[in-house]
Amino acid sequence: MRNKIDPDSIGFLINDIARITRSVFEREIEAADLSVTAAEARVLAHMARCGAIRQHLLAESLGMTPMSLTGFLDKLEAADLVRRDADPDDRRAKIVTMTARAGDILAQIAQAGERAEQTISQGLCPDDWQTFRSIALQLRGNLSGPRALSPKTEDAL
Amino acid sequence: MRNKIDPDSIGFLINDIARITRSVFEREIEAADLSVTAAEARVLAHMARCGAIRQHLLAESLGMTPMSLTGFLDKLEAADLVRRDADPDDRRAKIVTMTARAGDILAQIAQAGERAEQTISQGLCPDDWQTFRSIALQLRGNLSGPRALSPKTEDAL
DNA sequence: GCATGATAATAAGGCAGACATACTAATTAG
DNA sequence: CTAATTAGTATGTCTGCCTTATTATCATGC
Repeated sequence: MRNKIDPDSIGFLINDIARITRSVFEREIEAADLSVTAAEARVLAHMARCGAIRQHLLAESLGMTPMSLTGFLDKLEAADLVRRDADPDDRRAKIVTMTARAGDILAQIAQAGERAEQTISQGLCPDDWQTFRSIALQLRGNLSGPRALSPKTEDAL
Repeated sequence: MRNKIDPDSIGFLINDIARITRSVFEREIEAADLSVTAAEARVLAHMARCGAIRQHLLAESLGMTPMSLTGFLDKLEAADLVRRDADPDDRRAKIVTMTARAGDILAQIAQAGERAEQTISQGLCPDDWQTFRSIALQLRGNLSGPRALSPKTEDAL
């Protein structure tokens, strides 16, 4: 048969791995009985790195639209993990910071993450695992840096 | 110490890459004006590999529930890319096959996939890219084999 | 034969993640 | 002072995937 498309092509591959990885993560996070989802945890992780920051900048750093971030922040704020304060320099803007409670959760998330990582990497030799990580890091750098989302096809709309 | 979690940990990393990759793919598929989504394309890809097959086996091969597959097949069938025939050996079961039209689409998907892959891999040296692919392949093999996520399903492909 | 339980597909409904559009309010440019 | 731009958000849609029934159908045990 003419097998013109390959389920092992990189797109499917990455997607499959991401799907499985995420479910492993979510299982760990759920097991740890944290009140956040993996995506919310990701927001927290970036906030930990960026410190106090305006929402639209955080959204950019996360690679999502401001509106998507709004939803996550709503939940995080409701869980008292995040605070939105008015920016004194711009009354339109808000500055988000983590609360004290977030530190705790963050640590637990990190632990859950480590467990998940162990699950995922088992069966791969450590060298390969490290190689994979470092190339993945490089890859993401390429992709998220120069707005690789619109390569040559310009916005036709 | 506040920075207890690392946005560069493998979970976030894979997720980020998958998100970006998917959007590159979807852009290509949309640009090619194909009437399928990436997930539907994935179903087609597996069908191309498996040939005529019962739905629940296909679902298993895809790592999704039969119900999830039903939705995709509904759309693919509506687009006349897939046919559901009664299994003569079991009147409960249906056997899905691709239609002639699917071959066409499949080829176009493959092309879109290649373009996407080029976009994604540019900026990475070919050696690294190959390494990344092969480790990813191995990784997925590990993950989908012993099924670290679903309770008991031990499927083989 | 017929009750019983398993199995194949589906209906119905839910949930999370992501997006676009349109709106309000505030800022900045002219 | 007006006009354009920007920050955040309400609303609604879409995709992907799940869970829990429901309806046939099969496959047994008796």
